[in-house]
Amino acid sequence: MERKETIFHAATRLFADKGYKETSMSEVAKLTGVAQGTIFYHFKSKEDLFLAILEEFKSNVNDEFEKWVNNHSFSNGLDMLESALDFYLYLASIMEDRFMILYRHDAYELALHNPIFGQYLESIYDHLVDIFEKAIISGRNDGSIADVSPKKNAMLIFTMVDGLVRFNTYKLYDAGTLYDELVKACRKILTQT
Amino acid sequence: MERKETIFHAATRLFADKGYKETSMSEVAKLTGVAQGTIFYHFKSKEDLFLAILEEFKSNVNDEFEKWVNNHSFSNGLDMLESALDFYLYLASIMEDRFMILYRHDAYELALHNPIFGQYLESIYDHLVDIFEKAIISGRNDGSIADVSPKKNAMLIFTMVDGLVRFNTYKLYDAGTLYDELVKACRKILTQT
DNA sequence: GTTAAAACTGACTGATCAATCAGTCAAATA
DNA sequence: TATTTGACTGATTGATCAGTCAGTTTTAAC
Repeated sequence: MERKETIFHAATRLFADKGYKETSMSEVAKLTGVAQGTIFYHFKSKEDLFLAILEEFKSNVNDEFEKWVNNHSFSNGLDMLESALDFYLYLASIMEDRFMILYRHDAYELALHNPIFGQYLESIYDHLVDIFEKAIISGRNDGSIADVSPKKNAMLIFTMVDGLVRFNTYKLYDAGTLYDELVKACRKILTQT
Repeated sequence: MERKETIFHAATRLFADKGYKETSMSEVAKLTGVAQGTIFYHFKSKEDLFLAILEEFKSNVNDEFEKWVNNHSFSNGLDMLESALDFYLYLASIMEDRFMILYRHDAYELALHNPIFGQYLESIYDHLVDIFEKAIISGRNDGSIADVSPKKNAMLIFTMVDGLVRFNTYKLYDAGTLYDELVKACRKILTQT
């Protein structure tokens, strides 16, 4: 692995675990096994390093979403929605550190001064909510989902599955046992008018 | 207002707006209009000041919950749950700054070294989820709510209303129009088996 | 083998921070 | 009036931080 890549991963881990402000560049250097100066050779500033991490996250969410749509077929919209719930949990598990960064306020803070952070954040959230919205629209068309607002219900479902991921991340509750109840709840919400 | 109280409120505002780490004690002093040293006369450290804020928040949630239970009567459990949704949104609006502090990671970070932070956080969250659980149990007894798991569904409903508050706080979506859909969703979830 | 560019180093700088402390001051008490 | 006490001040301290830079090492091209 390239030095730059190693620095990138070490920083991702530390920003996720400790937060942006709480992580010093010397810690990143120490964890990577390089001198402090090396980091600034590859990334022009601490903020630049963070931006690179967020950009890669955005791209990964994009790519994974494409892969999911292309490699799955659904019998109907309701089926697609249940698959989307799985997909969300899968995403959150393979990108656990990036999701933790999303749950922290660091990126929002930086977005106030650097609008590119805002753009990336918006893009990530739009994609995540979109997954459910597309499934609901599809379900309304094929009749597997009742006449409900796609956008609003997508957001409600997003808040539930996202909350479940948070419970899991913060180890506040066994999210596994909550999952079945979540699926049931979604079915109830979407099959009644 | 006492000096100590003024410092307390200035710090609450700053910790909510900028975050704990990002707020310097000299900023708190400046906003309050006192010398830096005065803060350390009243609070032995920055952490101690934050702890005081979180403790007061915990007590306020406690008190407000008591007031709500004592001053309201409900025709049945489902009615109580809908009132609980209102109550949650009311709490989040009158304690907007404290909720923002809850959404930040600062307190969780400090909880790793100082378990009292953990205790306060747990107490706050327990109370917030409890509101919904109590309503569901009551509804199951009076028949207005179907045979569903009180704890799990309380947590799902908590994630939804909490997500709605977050949308509102971060101004990502007009939470007002989402509220009606949330109430409908809760009714669907709780009245079917 | 020579040369040039790219990668890397770590001591250093200036800024910022939480916390300290010797001392001021006004109000309360004797 | 004299003394004590509690509230307050702000210059200072030592630690930590992001970022710099002059110099070294490695790699690649010829």
